[in-house]
Amino acid sequence: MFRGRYEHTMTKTGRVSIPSKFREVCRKKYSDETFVITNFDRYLIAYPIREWNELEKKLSKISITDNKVTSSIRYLMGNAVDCPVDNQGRVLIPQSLRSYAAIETEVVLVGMLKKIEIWSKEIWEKENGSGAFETFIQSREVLAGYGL
Amino acid sequence: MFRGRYEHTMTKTGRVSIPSKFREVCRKKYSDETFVITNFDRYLIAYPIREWNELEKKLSKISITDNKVTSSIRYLMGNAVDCPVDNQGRVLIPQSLRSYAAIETEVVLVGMLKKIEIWSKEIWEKENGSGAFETFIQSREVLAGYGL
DNA sequence: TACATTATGGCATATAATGGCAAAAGATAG
DNA sequence: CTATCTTTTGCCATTATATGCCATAATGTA
Repeated sequence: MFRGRYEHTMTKTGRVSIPSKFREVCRKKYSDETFVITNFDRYLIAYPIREWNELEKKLSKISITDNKVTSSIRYLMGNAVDCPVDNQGRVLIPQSLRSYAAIETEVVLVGMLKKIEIWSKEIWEKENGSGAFETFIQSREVLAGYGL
Repeated sequence: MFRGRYEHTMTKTGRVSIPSKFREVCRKKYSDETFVITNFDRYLIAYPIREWNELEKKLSKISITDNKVTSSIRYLMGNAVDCPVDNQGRVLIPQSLRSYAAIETEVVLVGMLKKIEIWSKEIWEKENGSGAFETFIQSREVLAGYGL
């Protein structure tokens, strides 16, 4: 699973290096180095393509009669982009996703179990900077139930 | 499956470029680059012809005694047009479909699993613009059941 | 210290998107 | 039935973007 936090810089052309530990997970667990990246709250989420395909398989069975669900699928799918990893271990993050997550040059990559989060450093620091430890302490009881 | 969102512009003659990622799906999965396009809600839907054939097969099994269903099928089928992709990767969208979906020049193409949606940019922004994320969050419990 | 791997910048090339034009096909009016 | 107009189609040209590759700097490792 993905874990750890890395700070990388994006090139002018929008390419970001995937930390080698993450790529190692991809190779070993999924034997495929392609990600599907989509936007979330104020950051991006990158799934190994095989995890994403599982999700799609499930979604494709939902009837299209439910409008609310359809528009959620539209949101999810419409923002998802295939991002293969190149020979230097980088992905190109499309312009639309970059501007959505306000990513200019400095990027924070966070391993989150089955997925990776990609933040602009600025937003990361605002949301996870000083207060993060307090939040962690506060919700520790919840985690305790899971064996922590 | 089709995923991602692309904003393209239509030529004066009514041709729209199909995003190369979509064409790649067509080639790899269906080994055919023809779409069947028809009108749907306030936008158009485009199926790879092989998916469309599947759909027809299912529809043909529905009894014709139900008038309401028959007229829905008539609506869907009556407006369906074969749109082959040309050498530059474009399809010609017939005038009738263009005016139906209020498409003038700016077009939004959305990958939706087995089909593509084609929206006029204006309508897209009204219906899926700012509020989309909130709607998505609201129906997330539903999607959570699918492993998101 | 030497060597391997990782991150990243810079460039050249390939591909994508799309505008323009003209020939071909199809529709319409006289 | 033919002349004219409109729409469709093919093809070329241009621009922007994506991609591949090499070089170098930084980091980790034997």
